[in-house]
Amino acid sequence: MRDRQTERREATRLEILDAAWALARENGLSQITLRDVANQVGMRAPSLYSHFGSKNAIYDAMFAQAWSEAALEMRDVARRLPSSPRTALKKLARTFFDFEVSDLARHQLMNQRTIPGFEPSPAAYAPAVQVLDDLHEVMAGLGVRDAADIDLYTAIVSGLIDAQQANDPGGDRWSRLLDRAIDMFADNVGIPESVGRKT
Amino acid sequence: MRDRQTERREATRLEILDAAWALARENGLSQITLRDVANQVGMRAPSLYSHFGSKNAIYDAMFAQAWSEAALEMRDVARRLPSSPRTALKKLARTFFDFEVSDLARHQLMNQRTIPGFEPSPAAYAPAVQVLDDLHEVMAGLGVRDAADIDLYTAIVSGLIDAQQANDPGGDRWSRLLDRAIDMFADNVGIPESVGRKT
DNA sequence: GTCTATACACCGATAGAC
DNA sequence: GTCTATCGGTGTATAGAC
Repeated sequence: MRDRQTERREATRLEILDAAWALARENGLSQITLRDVANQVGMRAPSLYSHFGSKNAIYDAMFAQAWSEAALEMRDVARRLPSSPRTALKKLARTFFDFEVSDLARHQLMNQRTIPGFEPSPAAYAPAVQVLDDLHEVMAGLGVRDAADIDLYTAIVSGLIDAQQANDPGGDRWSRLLDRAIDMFADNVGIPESVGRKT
Repeated sequence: MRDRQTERREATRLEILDAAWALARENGLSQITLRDVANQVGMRAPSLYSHFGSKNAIYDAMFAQAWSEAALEMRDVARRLPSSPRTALKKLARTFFDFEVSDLARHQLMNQRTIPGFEPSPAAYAPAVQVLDDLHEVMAGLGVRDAADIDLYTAIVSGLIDAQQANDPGGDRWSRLLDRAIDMFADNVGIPESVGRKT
């Protein structure tokens, strides 16, 4: 039987998180204050402590949300990858790249330590590990099995993401280099070319 | 004639900055408080305002210091580069990589936006631009003249730096991949191999 | 010119009444 | 659960001592 009490509580939690996301996108991730969040959901600041143990606990839940979203999106793409390994590598990279670049606040929370005292809890970190585990599995299917190769792949992709966000937000100066970078990587690990010749 | 007044003032400024660096390395970049910094140099917090207009002005001066150091070190290396372009590329990348990885607090200040309200001033940003301008010049001498190529190069190197700092601080999991990544890049832009064959 | 004492507004967090 | 009241701590402005 449904537990209306629990449902209501969960709804309030989500309402608080939505308010926090909205404020993060508007004023910056670290500029969120408990008073602002509470005000946005019609509460006083101390009332938030009935739902989250601390401000960092709110960041923690947001962190888990963000990586869970990413896990869903990456799995969805992984299920319908193009047959060419090289094109598949590009599709994977492009999906993650666009996901990260489309939300600056979310990207900062997921990948940078921009909040002074915040360290994600093991529970919140789990979906991030999930994304990486999935990547290893998919990459193995594409012929990339060495862990060092995947370390290189992730460093390249996130290097381009960080450069794009930091130096040309809203533009495409590094976004344009992504396919070329993946070709470069594919050449290095010996993945055969898909169709035609590389430039 | 020497201006003892100005000399004393400059010495005090450097003393304050040294204290700030020490506290940043000890407790984290964003954890330094004006009261702690002041205490370390034998002052009260408000006295710092005789030397810096705000806390962010201290970060600003530290930012300029860090990138000036980097500019010096990179120029020093650039003056005595190995003759092989490929080896020279590796030497440049390795120098910057080691410089960044050797000081976490400095790396955060230079390359990440880990301080909430802080944005470097144009004056403090100048040495960072200098480093990039120098890189363009050196790279041109090595046969890399396309700006997009250099964008790719910097994204790869800083991607590896960030991964090393974030996921394996003190280790070498991504450090080991640097030479390989540069070879991969050199292959892509058509720089001939130095000696022997790539693996 | 430097430094101090004081004060202010804001923050995250806690205690206790209802 | 939510409130009011309040705490210790922060960056910072200002008045004034030396």
